[in-house]
Amino acid sequence: MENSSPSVGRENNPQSASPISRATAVRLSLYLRELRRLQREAVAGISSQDLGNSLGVSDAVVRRDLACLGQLGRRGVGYSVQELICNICEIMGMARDWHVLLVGAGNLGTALLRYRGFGEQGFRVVAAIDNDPRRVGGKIGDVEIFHLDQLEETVETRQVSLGILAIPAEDAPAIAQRLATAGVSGILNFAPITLKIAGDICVANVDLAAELQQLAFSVARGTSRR
Amino acid sequence: MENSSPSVGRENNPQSASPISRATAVRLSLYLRELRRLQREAVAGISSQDLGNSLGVSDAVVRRDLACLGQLGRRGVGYSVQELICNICEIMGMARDWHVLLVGAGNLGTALLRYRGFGEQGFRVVAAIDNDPRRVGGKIGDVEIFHLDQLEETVETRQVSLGILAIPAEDAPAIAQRLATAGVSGILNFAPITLKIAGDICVANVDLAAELQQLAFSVARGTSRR
DNA sequence: TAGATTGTTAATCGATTAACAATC
DNA sequence: TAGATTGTTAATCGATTAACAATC
Repeated sequence: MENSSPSVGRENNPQSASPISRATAVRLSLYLRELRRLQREAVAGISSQDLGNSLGVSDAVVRRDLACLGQLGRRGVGYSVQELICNICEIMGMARDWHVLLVGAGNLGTALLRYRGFGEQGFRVVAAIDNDPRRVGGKIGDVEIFHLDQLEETVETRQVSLGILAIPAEDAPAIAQRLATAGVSGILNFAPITLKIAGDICVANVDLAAELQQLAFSVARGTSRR
Repeated sequence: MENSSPSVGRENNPQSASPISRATAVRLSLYLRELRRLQREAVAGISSQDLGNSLGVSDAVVRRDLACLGQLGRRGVGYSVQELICNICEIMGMARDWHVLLVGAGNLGTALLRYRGFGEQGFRVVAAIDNDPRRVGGKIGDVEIFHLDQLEETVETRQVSLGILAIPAEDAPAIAQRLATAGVSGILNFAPITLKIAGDICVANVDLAAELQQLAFSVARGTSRR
């Protein structure tokens, strides 16, 4: 997949100036969240300083990050909220329609299925998978639950490109591999284990216990905030 | 709180060599998770290379990180799993007893209450808070649910030092401030909003939609892994 | 001893900060 | 014009990598 298509039209897009670092990408999500809030409040424009202040980021960093999207700001004026939203969405791949499969409809999985945030960001959870016969065949919200045996089939028929893993750590490696083999290109992993998957696939990890541990460490050190 | 006690006995502890960066602290959580797994499998010792390999971290980084804890390794041999676990727990503040209050017993809150991981890391969820009268007075697992009005009282009587916020974004700022004022020293925030709290308090944010967005970005960019 | 592995250094890489000319 | 704010540079800071002497 790495260099499959000879030239993936970067040259058609003159405004994407510099490549986007991970640190910048993380902040772009933050900006987007705040910009949407501003839009709901009918705010039309904002300066790098104001945007930074509301998120605990310096104005210089905001400008640098936004410069990655092209020359969107107007000197002496600031940025258009609407225009920033469009451009961040575009660059973050939100223009695409992402079909998501949830694997594991236990406590956490159920909570994630009911979580509104994914849909608001444009992700569509198209199905869930579980191995408990009492859950299979049922629905949570309007998402159907299929049996683990139907994983590959579901990925295929529902054109799933992202998987969410909300299953025990011991089951995670095998299921992750099955998702990858079935053609899923990214996994959001809630199982507390480092996945090693053969093939070309992205993994993002969310370890809830580790997050709480980091918080405790900050408190113990008296670091405050972060 | 910053410089309250004149000298907080760093000098009594000759082995803590260098200060611990955030990047290192995050990895220490990872090491701890893996080391506990090794311990369950009765593995007594491990080299920086093997530990790094299992987590996707280079051996040099592992050695550097572990050197922050003191001289724990033996040249030509490696590290003692048991000894590393003890030292990481100590430095991460896990020796302490952390009392945690969950605010918001909705979908996500309930899932977090039932999540085993926190307890396994030594955190004790001592109570939950909600404003829905149908939930108040009930229990989830063996954790009692109190009314929002009893927040301050609960923090006091149960000696809560960490709060978990699983409530809508619009309610989060006010509740976070109440937690801080009541004496909580850290907040794990699941609400998609940047908290600004008066007083000395640590905040760690987990934005589930943003995590999925980062994953989509990686996929869109063809970055693979991370 | 010979092989393995640590602890630590110097070199590299990347990200942030401060500053300011350009310009609305 | 004068005031505000961007886009971008150079300087600083911090983290990672590569290498290797020390030593088990």
